[in-house]
Amino acid sequence: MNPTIRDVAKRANVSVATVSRILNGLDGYSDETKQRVLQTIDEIGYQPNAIARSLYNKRTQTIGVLFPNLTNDFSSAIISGIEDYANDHDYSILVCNGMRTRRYLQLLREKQVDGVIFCSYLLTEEYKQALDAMKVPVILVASISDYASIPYVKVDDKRAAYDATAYLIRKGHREIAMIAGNEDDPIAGIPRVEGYKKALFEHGIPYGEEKIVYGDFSFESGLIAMDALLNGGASFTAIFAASDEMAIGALNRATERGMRIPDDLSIIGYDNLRVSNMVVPSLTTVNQPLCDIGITAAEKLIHMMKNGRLAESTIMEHSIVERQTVKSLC
Amino acid sequence: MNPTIRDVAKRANVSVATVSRILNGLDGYSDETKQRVLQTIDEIGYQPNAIARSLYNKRTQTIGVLFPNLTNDFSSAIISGIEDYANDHDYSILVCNGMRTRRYLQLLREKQVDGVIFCSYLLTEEYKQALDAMKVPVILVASISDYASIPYVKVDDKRAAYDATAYLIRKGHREIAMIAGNEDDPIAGIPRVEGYKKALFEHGIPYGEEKIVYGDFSFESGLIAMDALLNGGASFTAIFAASDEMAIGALNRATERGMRIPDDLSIIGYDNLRVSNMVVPSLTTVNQPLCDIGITAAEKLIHMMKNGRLAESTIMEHSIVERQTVKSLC
DNA sequence: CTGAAAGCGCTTACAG
DNA sequence: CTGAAAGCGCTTACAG
Repeated sequence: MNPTIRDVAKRANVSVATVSRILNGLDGYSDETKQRVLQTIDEIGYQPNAIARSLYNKRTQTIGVLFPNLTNDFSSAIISGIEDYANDHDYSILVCNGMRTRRYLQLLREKQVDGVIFCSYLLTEEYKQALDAMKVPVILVASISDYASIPYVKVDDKRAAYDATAYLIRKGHREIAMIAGNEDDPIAGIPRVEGYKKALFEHGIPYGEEKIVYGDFSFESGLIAMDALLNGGASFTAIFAASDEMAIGALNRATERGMRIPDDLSIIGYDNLRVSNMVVPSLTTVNQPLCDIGITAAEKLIHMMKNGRLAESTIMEHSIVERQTVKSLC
Repeated sequence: MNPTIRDVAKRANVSVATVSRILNGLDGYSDETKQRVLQTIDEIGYQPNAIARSLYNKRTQTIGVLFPNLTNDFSSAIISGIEDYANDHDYSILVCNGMRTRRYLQLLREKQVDGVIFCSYLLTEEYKQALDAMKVPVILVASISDYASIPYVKVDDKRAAYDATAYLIRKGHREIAMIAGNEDDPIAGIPRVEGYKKALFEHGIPYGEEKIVYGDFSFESGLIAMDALLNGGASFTAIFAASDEMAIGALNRATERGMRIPDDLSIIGYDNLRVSNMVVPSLTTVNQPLCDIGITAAEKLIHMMKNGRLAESTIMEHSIVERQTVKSLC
């Protein structure tokens, strides 16, 4: 058995209350007692049991973090930001990966996490209720909700898409296709299409339905989307893809089909994943500050846990990262 | 306050012992009592408190997982394998990311995790002692140790490097350079160099020191290594890189310097990260079954936690994934 | 079939 | 400055 606070108390000839006070930096003991207790702790290698402490305190210093999919740069950059900030502030993170959301929510409740970060999920009514029942603060990352009680941290998708499209226009392109995400995705699907359309409109460029193709953000869907675009007969000199993975899929397929990037076709992506800098030619894209998004989410959550007050949502700054896949036509 | 087992007991007119028995599927109650209790639980929305349970049981159903760096495909594929298996077997994972190892180990001990998975770390004497003090099973992933008490799950690095080099030889290459990992890394550095040398030796190809350059497994170091190789004046028709990231770095720099891959130079990588399939041309590489490695590690650990017996180490199968960066000279 | 009680390892009023 | 005691929310012998 690992030694407990009682073992320390006995050996040092004090009460457990005194040991506890010393451990927690409260006062109520002589310096001599303190020294003796500290030495005893060292001698028997005592470590406090956080489970027992949590039971009394009703705080576990643990944050539950949910991702639909961890195996991509996007998620891992965010999670590493969260973990970093949390750890610096004495919280650990319980990671949940995958679509067993209902089950996870119950698990997090049973394990008494102090707060929850929900990443890239659409918050359904059911989840909202489960979260309410837990009575702990929640933050949404890369997602939004209609509930005022749940702040979010994300980039302005519509504006970022607008800026990406406007960037292509500024480079002299007027025939611009788009590889969009899921058509019904209210977070990263629809708003990016809206931003694209708005940029075209404001620059007096007619929008053509044949210039837009939908994927699911994945590399594979970028491959397929590129084929669809090329076979569809639309004419375009540039593509805005709603994710780097799709942009790189498009890059691959276009290259396979004999096109030269950016000479024959310009491509701009979205996310600025590490891989966007590893492909040849390196991908021009929209940067999302993923690590910062994670940090900000953790910061907000911890703030809410500490004062019990609601935090504000935050829109993080995006930016265009110019690399080699966009050719200037001017 | 969330309702407790006492609230259920009172409302259902039974003792907490009975509620507990029903909750845990033990026997000792009439069917009628059971129905009444279950209904009460439902009515007041009772959820058991896992912290209280853990305090008594001395089991938290939690596994600590440590990574030096989470923000890469390698780590995230492994962690997702671990999480998947663990969750299926009623364990959650507490994720630690970064080099604050000592601090993490103490944290995991205080939080009473039931087991630890240590990924891509060299197990120092200090960590070993901390782990011993925790008295819980430990598994090493993508690493080894001299301690019989700590089983590992990994690929045979030397053999995999041998096979990669032999593959190039089989394709007719005789002048083969290597971009190695850290020169002093006993896990992924030295053994891969040994495998490379062994393959050359067994095929009667003289080894030349000028043909080997050391990086640190990162993309950036691959860039630099390629320059070093090209400027060093060694002659070679193929490169074996000890990581996909370095291979892709080499691919980038070679392309920048006007070489055509694989026509002017063949490259084989190591890891089979998702990105290896996204670059153009797609990278021929050594596959490590990362997700399976994670699953196997979790399986072994849970097994050890359940029976208290030591598990055996496992060498996972690697394989060569043929894509487009190696040209046959035969 | 059921309950009272002790105990898991802490923390915090309360009393002295 | 210090300790005895109650309590956090469970589980499990033990007794009936």
